Order: sequence, then C-alpha cells, then structure tokens
Amino acid sequence: MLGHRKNKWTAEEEEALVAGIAKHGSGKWANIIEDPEFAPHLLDRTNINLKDKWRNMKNRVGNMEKSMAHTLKSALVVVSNESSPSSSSDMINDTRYVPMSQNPSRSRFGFNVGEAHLKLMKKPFKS
Amino acid sequence: MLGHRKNKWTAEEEEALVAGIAKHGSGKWANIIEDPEFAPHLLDRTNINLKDKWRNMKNRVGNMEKSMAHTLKSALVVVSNESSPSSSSDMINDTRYVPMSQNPSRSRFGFNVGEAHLKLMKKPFKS
DNA sequence: CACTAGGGATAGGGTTAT
DNA sequence: TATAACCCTATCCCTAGT
Repeated sequence: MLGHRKNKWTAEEEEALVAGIAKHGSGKWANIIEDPEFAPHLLDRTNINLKDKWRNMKNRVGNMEKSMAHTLKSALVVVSNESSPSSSSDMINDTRYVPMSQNPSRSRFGFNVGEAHLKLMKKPFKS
Repeated sequence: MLGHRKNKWTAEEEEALVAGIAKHGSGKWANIIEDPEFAPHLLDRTNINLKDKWRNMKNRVGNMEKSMAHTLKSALVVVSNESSPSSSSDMINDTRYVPMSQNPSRSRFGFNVGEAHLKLMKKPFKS
C-alpha cells in the first residue's frame, strides 16, 4: 500500500541480492537489478536500495563480530585454552539472512545464502 | 590505495584547480594537470576528475543561489525596503572553498579562492 | 587516438522511521 | 537506544562526439 513509509526486505529479496552479488560482484547494483534472473525478485528495489541493504547486512556481520569477540573474550577467561578454535571468523560462517526454518539446504539460486555471503565477504573488493 | 573508492578533494587541490582554470580556462583540464605550476598539487587527479569537480563546484553555487533566493525572499517580506542591498550575488562573493582560518588573504596562487571563483563564475562558459 | 561534456552509477555520511 | 530503510551528493564511470 502507499502508506508504507518503509519497505522491509523479505527473505526472498535478500536471497536474490546475495545471489546477484555472487554473480555480478559487490557494487554492481544496476547490473543485478537488470539481470532477468534476479529482477523479478527485486521489483520494488532500486540500485541504491541494493547498495544500502548490502551495507546493512555487512554491518550486521561487523556488529556480530564485535559482540562475539566480546563474548568469546569473556568465555576464554573461563575456558582458558581449549582446542577446536571456533574463531570469530568461523562464527561469521554461520551467519545467514534467511531463517533456516524456511530455507531448505539449497535455495532457489542453487546455494544457501550463508555460503554465498561468506564467500563474498572474503573476496577483496574492487577499486 | 585500493580501498579508497572516494578520494575527497582537499582545500589545496581546490585552490590549484581554480587557479588552473583562471590561467588556462574552463574545459582545459588536460592543460591544467600538465602545467608544472599546478601538477604537484593535483598528483592523484585526472583530467576527468577536474572536470567533475568543477561541475559540482558550480552546482554548489547554483544551489546556494536558489536557497539564498528563498531565504532573501522571506527576509525581504519582513525587512521591506532597507538600503545596503546584501543581494544574492553578494552572498555568493563570500563563498570560498578554503576556510578563512587556514587561509591568509592571499593564497599560494596569488589570489584567494573566493575571488578567483567568483570571477570565473561570472565568465560565460564555453561550448 | 586523446580529450571533453554530460548522463548515469556508486560510496559513504546523514536522516527518518520503527 | 539501536538499527533497518531511506536520503543527499561528492566522487567516479561510461561513452558519444569532436
């Protein structure tokens, strides 16, 4: 409806965005919304919307790293030196933007969002 | 470095650009960056960068004119007819891209940026 | 080919809504 | 207060025309 001041992102849109980044690269927002593979899932989004959403998703991970670092730091004081280093970056591997409940192991784009995201986070950004 | 997507212009660079335009003319971007007088101040800039920067410096003044026109219009309703017409164009004379605090009356290029800028703004643009 | 002009896209800071 | 969504605009990119 018109009254929607904020148009909240759905899990489907987030999937399409992440898959689009996996295919075209981060920063190629216009390419993503023009790609017929993703366009139908991003009908009400502009290239700017995609950019802003991706930034928010990255911030989410960044903030998680910080709070995890804090949590782990506290935990380590208690546990001292255990093996199996469940490091901060490993925690990020478990981050996903589509709830597992409504997400079979493979999404409509051939891989789950968590995997795609992680892969992209580790890829150096252009320019 | 690679990470710097946005390379913000410094006051020094803006001075060099404006002085370069005063000497070579607007649109002579390649001449300006090749001029040994300005080149050392524009090391990380291309001719395209100069063109783009000058474009939004002009826009800045244009937008200021508009908002000033609006402000003055409101003010004039109140003040009615006073003398000393602090007109819109006079306001623009005070525009400068180097803070006065770090800018003596004369810059390294022999005149202050505000003057050079204003002079150039009034000069008809080629093409 | 080198350059410029102008349209268009992106990055990052800032703002609003929740 | 925190954060998702959105806005502003300086900077950067693409490319037709010269």
